[in-house]
Amino acid sequence: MARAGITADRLVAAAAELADEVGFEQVSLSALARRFGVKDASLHSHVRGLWDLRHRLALLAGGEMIDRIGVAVAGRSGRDALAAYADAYRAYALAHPGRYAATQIRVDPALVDADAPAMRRTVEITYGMLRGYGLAEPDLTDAVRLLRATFHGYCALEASGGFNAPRDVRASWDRAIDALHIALENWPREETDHHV
Amino acid sequence: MARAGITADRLVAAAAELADEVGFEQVSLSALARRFGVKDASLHSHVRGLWDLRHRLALLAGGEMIDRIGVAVAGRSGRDALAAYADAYRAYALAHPGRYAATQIRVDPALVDADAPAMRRTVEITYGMLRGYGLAEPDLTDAVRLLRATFHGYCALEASGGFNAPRDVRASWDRAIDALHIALENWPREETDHHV
DNA sequence: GACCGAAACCTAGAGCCCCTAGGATTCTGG
DNA sequence: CCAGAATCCTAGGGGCTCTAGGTTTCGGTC
Repeated sequence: MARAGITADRLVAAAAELADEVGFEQVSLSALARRFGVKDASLHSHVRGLWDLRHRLALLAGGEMIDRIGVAVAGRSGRDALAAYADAYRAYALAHPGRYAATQIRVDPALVDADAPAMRRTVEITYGMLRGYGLAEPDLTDAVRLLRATFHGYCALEASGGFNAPRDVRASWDRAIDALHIALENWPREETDHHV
Repeated sequence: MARAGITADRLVAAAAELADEVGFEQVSLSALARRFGVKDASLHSHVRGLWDLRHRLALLAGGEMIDRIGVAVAGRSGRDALAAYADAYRAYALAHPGRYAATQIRVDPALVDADAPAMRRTVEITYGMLRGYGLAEPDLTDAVRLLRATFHGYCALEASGGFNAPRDVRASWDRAIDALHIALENWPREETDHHV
């Protein structure tokens, strides 16, 4: 009987395609095995289980995503860099919804260290993008968290059909970037002490 | 044999508790049936299936959440209203992670109309909270989207352990609210036409 | 108080999923 | 060419959702 020639990498690649087609949650070892013309039990020799597969998929997608963002941001600074970062982020999330969802899973820190480069590049590129605004810690961390939250929230809501109003989402997105740029330029100084 | 006295409402209430304990994705009809000392097939007479249960849970949680936000926002305006809204939002998401996750599922618009009050109150309260900033459409919609995205993104990332830096999340959150307030007060006017 | 219809709950069973254990086949390197 | 390792298989346990159809219990009515 001819062999299917399955590799962990080919498995993850197929999982990525499947995730973009039917959604991250719907990716199953059974469906994957079916796609390879193989019994589902056979996959357990390449991958430790569904969790392992999802974890690998998260690393793949995270790497792909930060690569594109890195390219988009390269050579830009200030508002241009922010807009390029944001647009690349959203473009990836919309083009690869399943992969993007994979990047959001909670990931074991111990395993991350093993394949850390993508993670490290992500923080490097993100903090680098903010360089022009002249922020120092802890404001830098606060700003990064604000940006991550806004970008992720926007893409998550858009992907799940949360924006019903008849207003073009792309236009709203551009205004959100403008608003964030303004917030970064006028970053709140410590003196203002509201919120009990 | 004594009866368990199951109602659709009691079922949803139990599902809410279970969701907060083990996570929204882990809520199963089987587990629920076990909790009521009943066979899982019996639940299908009260609820149309897992999807129906999740849908009802989403409506319950959405109602609870907007109630608390409404109370927090009442009698406040401007920055105070924004901070109260944001804090009530995050407090609910952190106190009831499973319920909060339920509010994020894609929900059939046809069914929403049937139980629309919570949904309508949500937009009323949200738009009302922004009244002080003097925005008009489409900027209002853009601002609402920005706020929703940031709030949701923040809570989602925090809940999934996405904030690793040794910086107090609550402090970052306060700065994010400050930043949003600044962005709303200096809302970008149409003339600025960046982003290709 | 007995009855009757409507709930509430049950068993049985199909279908899908994940995963383990151990057997058979195919590749591959010495 | 021939081990040994890698690949794929069958067998089977356990969990989940959901349908179909049977019993039992409850509440109201005569």
